[in-house]
Amino acid sequence: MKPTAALNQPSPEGGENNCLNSELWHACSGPLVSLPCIGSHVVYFPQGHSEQVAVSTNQEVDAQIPNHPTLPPQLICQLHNVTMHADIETDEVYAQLTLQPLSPQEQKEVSFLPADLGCSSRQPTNYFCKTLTASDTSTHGGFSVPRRAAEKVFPPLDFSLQPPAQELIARDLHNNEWKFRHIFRGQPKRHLLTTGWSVFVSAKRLVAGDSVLFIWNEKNQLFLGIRRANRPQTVMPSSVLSSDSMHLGLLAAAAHAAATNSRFTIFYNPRASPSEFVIPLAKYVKAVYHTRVSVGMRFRMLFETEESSVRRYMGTITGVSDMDSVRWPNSHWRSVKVGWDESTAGEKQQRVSLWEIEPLTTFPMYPSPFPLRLKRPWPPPTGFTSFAGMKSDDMALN
Amino acid sequence: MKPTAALNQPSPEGGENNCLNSELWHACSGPLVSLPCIGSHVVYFPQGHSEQVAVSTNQEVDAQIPNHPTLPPQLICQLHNVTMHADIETDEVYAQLTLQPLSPQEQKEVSFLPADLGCSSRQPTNYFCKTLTASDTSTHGGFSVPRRAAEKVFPPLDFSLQPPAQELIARDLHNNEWKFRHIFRGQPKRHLLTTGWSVFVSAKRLVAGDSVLFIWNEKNQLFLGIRRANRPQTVMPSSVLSSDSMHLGLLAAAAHAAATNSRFTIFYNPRASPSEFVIPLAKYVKAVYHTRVSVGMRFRMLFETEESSVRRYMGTITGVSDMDSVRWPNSHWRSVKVGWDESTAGEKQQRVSLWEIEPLTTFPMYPSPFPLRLKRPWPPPTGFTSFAGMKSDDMALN
DNA sequence: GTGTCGGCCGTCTGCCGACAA
DNA sequence: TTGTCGGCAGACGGCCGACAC
Repeated sequence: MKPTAALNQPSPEGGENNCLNSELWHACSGPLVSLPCIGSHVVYFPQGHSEQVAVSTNQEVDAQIPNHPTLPPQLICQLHNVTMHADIETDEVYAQLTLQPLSPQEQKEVSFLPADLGCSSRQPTNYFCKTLTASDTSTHGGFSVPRRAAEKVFPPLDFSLQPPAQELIARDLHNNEWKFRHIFRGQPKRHLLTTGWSVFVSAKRLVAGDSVLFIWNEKNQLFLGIRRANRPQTVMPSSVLSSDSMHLGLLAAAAHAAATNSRFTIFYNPRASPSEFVIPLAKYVKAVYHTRVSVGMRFRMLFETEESSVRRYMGTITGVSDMDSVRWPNSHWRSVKVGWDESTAGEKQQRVSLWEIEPLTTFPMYPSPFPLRLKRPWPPPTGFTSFAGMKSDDMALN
Repeated sequence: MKPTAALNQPSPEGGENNCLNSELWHACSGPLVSLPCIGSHVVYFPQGHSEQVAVSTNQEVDAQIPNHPTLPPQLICQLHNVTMHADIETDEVYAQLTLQPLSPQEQKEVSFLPADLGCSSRQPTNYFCKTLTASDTSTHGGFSVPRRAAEKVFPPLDFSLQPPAQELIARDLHNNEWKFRHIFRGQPKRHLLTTGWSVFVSAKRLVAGDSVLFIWNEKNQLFLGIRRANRPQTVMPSSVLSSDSMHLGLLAAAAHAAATNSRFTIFYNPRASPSEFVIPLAKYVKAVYHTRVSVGMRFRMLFETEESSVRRYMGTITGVSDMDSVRWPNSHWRSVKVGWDESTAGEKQQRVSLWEIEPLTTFPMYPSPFPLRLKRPWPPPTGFTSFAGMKSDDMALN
């Protein structure tokens, strides 16, 4: 046990400072992922956190894990810090969030700024993302760059050269440099990355089906990132801590922080987590208190496509109920049971949360000069003390 | 989130059953590591478990982590199950232990069988372990087998062939087959592994300084394992759960199990953990209640050498006190402060536990027809309730 | 007894345009 | 427009004994 091997929590990458390229991080995490603003109010769901841990450890959540007696199904927190990171081994993007549960007094004084709905998570404009072919990853050749992509994001070639060629230098999430020979040749002419490409492929252990993306930012810097295909989870079950202990640990950390109004730290893995479990408070309030849903109602929901773009799937609400009425009664986490229109959507969640869906209503919910004050979608049973006793009638948008 | 990706806790390796080769596991874990017997009584130390988690996550234990109010510094448990495993990625050996804390009533009825001191952890006899040289791991050539090692553990060559050669098939901890061409050639003659060796080196990502070991068992089967050098921890800080949550989780799991007398699961990584934190009850009782230690006393302690053998280091006891008097008062974990004779021992622990050392006394402690009934090494303060209120005078060896 | 090297051959890497989808 | 292939040249992998420590 060498003392020098110890690292401090805030910077798991060690040598890397916190200036990790935000544009690149968001490009890698995908078009649907946004991070709440530092300083804003958010809602944290232990259930959702538990789901992420379950996926990451390849373990189902053991139904025998007791819930922490004092931990409500959601905590309203102030988001003190957000840092973006990438796994050293896999380049998987993740974020570290520092949360501080609000005291009951603070919850009453909370203000809902419209800006809290999310911020600064725009996808970069000058970028492209290509799914690698067998030829791209083979040792036999280089990388075939789609023509429009090359013209949009790579520096222009000097076509007086024969053949036109240049050296590209791109930096990844760890700020490592990668050099490629970019050449325009062949019959018909095409853009290719040759020398340097295979080193990159083997270093990142890319296989056909994985995606690579390039970004050309305003400062004329080139960045590149990777997005691995959803191949069957190779994430090993951790040999550090039992799955049960991990689930207990996240509950204990949140409960302790809530009891003492102190800060706690969580990791959010956008590519692995089934759903966001830290969402802006305003988004939660809008969805839970200002949206009327009922069985049979139609809705749509956004999903990411293979090509890193967005498409809507349609469905029908088939029920509204607790997902886990024993351990998490009165939780809004995945309280909506849904059916999907397309049969190919069979692998989609059968339960979603209110803030994930967009109900198709005949009357406009927003914008409205007066905040709508609707009842909770189903009647709260006695003893309902979540949301710190705040009743829906107390809620108002500033 | 595909349901098929879910695995059950007991077999993290998935396809691998629990018949993992015990001889090979122990050879890889080293000569000092022994696992308590299934069914026996053991003592579990949350502090030690926490140390292992700290090392595995490259994090110091945060002093602000609250201890669980009801969790004593050690739990007497029955060991219900032990399974040996190896990390899929790194081949690092680890064991999964299922523990059940004893009720106060059970603790009073506990019996101390001498056999509980440990069992069946003998090192294999027909084996060798070699630290890899630059030539061994270079792509330029094969593996040079020490002559005595080859003659002892490899099947004999047919020396009528010119040159004498054969194909060796060895299985690793995951039961994967590795084939090597074993040849006896050169001037002077030497044993070499050629074809197949470089595949193994690159697959296991071995570098110079790592060790490889071969075992020839009674059933004439050949096994091989690896032991990586203690290079600076490349174990990434987990992006799954914060270090704080992990420490809270292991405490919560143990506390919950103790409160309900139910089973809990822990992982023991012998190569990573600074010290064993699950030890046979008899070993604990002998060390804590039947050994007299005092400041100034000389002792010796076993350490593993680079060559996978054992050597003794000498030292002097410089103090006996709580390691963490705030969170873990009256714990025997690392209660002994020591100084080491050799200046090169500077990186050794400054604190050890009683059962790790062998005090040099002038009177024989064992064997003795009468159990010695000594006082605790330092007076227990008021409110000392660990070990379930069992006083030292209540202890006796059967 | 064994670690490293020069020599030598064979395989594979990797760049090229051809060709077709 | 771009995925895959055959052709080809050079780099590297990998087997050998020489030699030194």
